[in-house]
Amino acid sequence: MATTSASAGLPIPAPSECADDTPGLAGAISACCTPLARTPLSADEAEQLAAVLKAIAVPARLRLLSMIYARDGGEACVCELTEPLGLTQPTVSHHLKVLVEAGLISRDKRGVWAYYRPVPGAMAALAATLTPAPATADAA
Amino acid sequence: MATTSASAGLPIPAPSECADDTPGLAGAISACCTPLARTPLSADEAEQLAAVLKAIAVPARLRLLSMIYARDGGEACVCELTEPLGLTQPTVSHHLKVLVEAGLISRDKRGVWAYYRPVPGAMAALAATLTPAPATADAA
DNA sequence: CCAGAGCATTGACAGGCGTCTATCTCGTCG
DNA sequence: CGACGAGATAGACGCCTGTCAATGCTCTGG
Repeated sequence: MATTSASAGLPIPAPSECADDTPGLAGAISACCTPLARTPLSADEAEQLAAVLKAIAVPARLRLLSMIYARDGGEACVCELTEPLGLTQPTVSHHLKVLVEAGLISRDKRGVWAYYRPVPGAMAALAATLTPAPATADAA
Repeated sequence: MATTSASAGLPIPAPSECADDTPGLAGAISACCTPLARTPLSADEAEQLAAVLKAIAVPARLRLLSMIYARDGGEACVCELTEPLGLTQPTVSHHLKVLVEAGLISRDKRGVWAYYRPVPGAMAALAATLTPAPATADAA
């Protein structure tokens, strides 16, 4: 089940010197303080990062993510995402839930419609984690 | 099976204006010209990017990757990677093969030992693909 | 030429997960 | 107040894949 709930990017063991421009859970993506290419990941760190990566390592979810991110206002309801994907509504809803639990998007229910929005620094934090040499000018 | 061979990051449909500093298959990681957050991914693009992400969306492979990247010379043989992971040698060999097919690392067999090295721009290209706004300072 | 070691490959098993159909909840409208 | 519609949930099915034990291949050393 996907009932693993919010076990993806939130329960960081030690959010030491994080928090600069990555707001909320975005910086807590298990990334942030885990450059991946600087020091060997521990089993726990690897598992948390893998959880977030698993969330986006699915074609359907990647397309959902890109659709939401490509939105100008950043808002997209399920009905708008179902058709271009060619998947059923429950399936899309399931994928969106996984992305929400991974901390990549956020749900905003307005009336009958549910609008999904990208979490500001989420993808940036994830990308920074995968970047070999972040931005430190002392790397090379 | 992992017999999908080199179907991961190589067969890009249209490598239009790529190639700047991402050498070889690194830039061809299906990433490069696919910012993910700018325009909705096509089914084909999503599938290729997902293939690369799947390769690293596994704790064991993330740790292998980080171990190899953390190496100074960047060379690491299988025997060096097996013990700290707690996995059997065939399993490690399998994971390494997946990473090689994804274009993230490269194999260099010297005599009896097989040394694995990170592909220079691979992770950077992947990270760039996931970055919402590459370098535009209009984000926050 | 033979023995040994390091890796890769094969086959098999188990768990996870993406997808669907069916159903439920809840907010809206007549 | 009753009916409709959008979205979420539950349960089930099937494929994919991470893992291991066993084996084969290739190169080194004597």
